[in-house]
Amino acid sequence: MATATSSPYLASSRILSGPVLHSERRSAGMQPGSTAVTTVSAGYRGDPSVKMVQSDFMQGAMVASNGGHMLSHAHQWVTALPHAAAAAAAAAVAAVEAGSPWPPSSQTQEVKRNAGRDELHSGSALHHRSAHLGPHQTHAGSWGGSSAPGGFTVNGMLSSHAGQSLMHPGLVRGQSPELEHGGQHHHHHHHHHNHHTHLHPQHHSAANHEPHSADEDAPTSDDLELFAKQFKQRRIKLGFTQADVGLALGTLYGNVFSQTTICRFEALQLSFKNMCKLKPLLNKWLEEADSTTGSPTSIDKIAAQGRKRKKRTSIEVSVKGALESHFLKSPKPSAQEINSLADSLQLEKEVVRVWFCNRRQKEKRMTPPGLPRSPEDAYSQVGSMGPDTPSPSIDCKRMYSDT
DNA sequence: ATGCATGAGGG
DNA sequence: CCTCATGCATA
Repeated sequence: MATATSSPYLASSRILSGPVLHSERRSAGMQPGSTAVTTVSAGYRGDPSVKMVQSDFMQGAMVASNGGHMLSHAHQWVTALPHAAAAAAAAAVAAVEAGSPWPPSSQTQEVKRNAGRDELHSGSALHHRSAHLGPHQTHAGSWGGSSAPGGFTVNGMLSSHAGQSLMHPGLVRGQSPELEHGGQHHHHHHHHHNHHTHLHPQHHSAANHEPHSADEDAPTSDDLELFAKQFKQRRIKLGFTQADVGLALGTLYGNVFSQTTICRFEALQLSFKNMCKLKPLLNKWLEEADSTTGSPTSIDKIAAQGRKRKKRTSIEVSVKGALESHFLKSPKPSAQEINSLADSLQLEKEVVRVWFCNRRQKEKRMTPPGLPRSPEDAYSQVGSMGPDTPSPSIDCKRMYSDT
């Protein structure tokens, strides 16, 4: 819809009856059976008042708007039912963005990589970016920074038995939480680097600048890769799903994460910087997780309330191909370029723009998609490792609780 | 596991 | 408008 292309999605409360019948000309929108299909669904977006609390819920819970499919008609912005939103929101009065008890040391660090093989992108023919992550936004805004006074940061969870209830890493899954503490490393060439799930709660770290293991200060890509791998393994062995972890993180600190993020972390599909940010949190969860082996608790999930969200437009493969090739030519097309492209592809300009944004982001991830992982590194690393030589544990169990 | 989307934050 | 961190909705 040309009209809506640039206009903010009208905050039309209910559009169920579809009284909004603007002349829906212009192909921009969607033409029945055209390039982009629009899947109907109900969406939700954080409440404007409470930005921090994004409760996530399990996948599989979706609402079918109305019985029929309104494929050919216009509205793609589904408005969720505004009801009972208060509860969750109220609880989490968003203590601003605070709530990050990580080592306050140099978390604001610049994202510099060490030499060596910092960038681990495959030598794919198409990739050739240099290892660097510009000194982008030094944004201290996000959610880091403030101190998190222990025990008060929680955003609306754990309301029930909050008395003395210790924090629990997650839900108890119907599983036998076997504790295997065998080291699990099977990695390729590597130097020494001790990683560990060290358990010191607070640690000292202020102006301290010890070149110790890259753990809290400046993890190397290798560290991250290794950690992610181990993390996933333990998580699975403990019987937690990615969603569980994300949720648990919310109870442990004040940051809830979705399954998506955990998944991406494990797959190293986040930016280097982002990986660094998340690692401490996940690391802590791990500690909690296996220390609390058998914690009988369950966390409640907060219900999500909804606003409006544009429905996901699915782009045809052929169209994707076209976009892809344009991307190769010019990763950052100008507005004009986007316009014409959008026009020729019969897509909304916004969709095209976003596509490029996402495409660029993808390019910046740590691991290029398609990098062979799991099946390899089956060498017995000996000798080269020093004091902390991890034991070679070859475990390749294929037991997924979530996939 | 991923594709498309939203938003904050910085120009 | 872009980048970045994140996530709903999906395949």
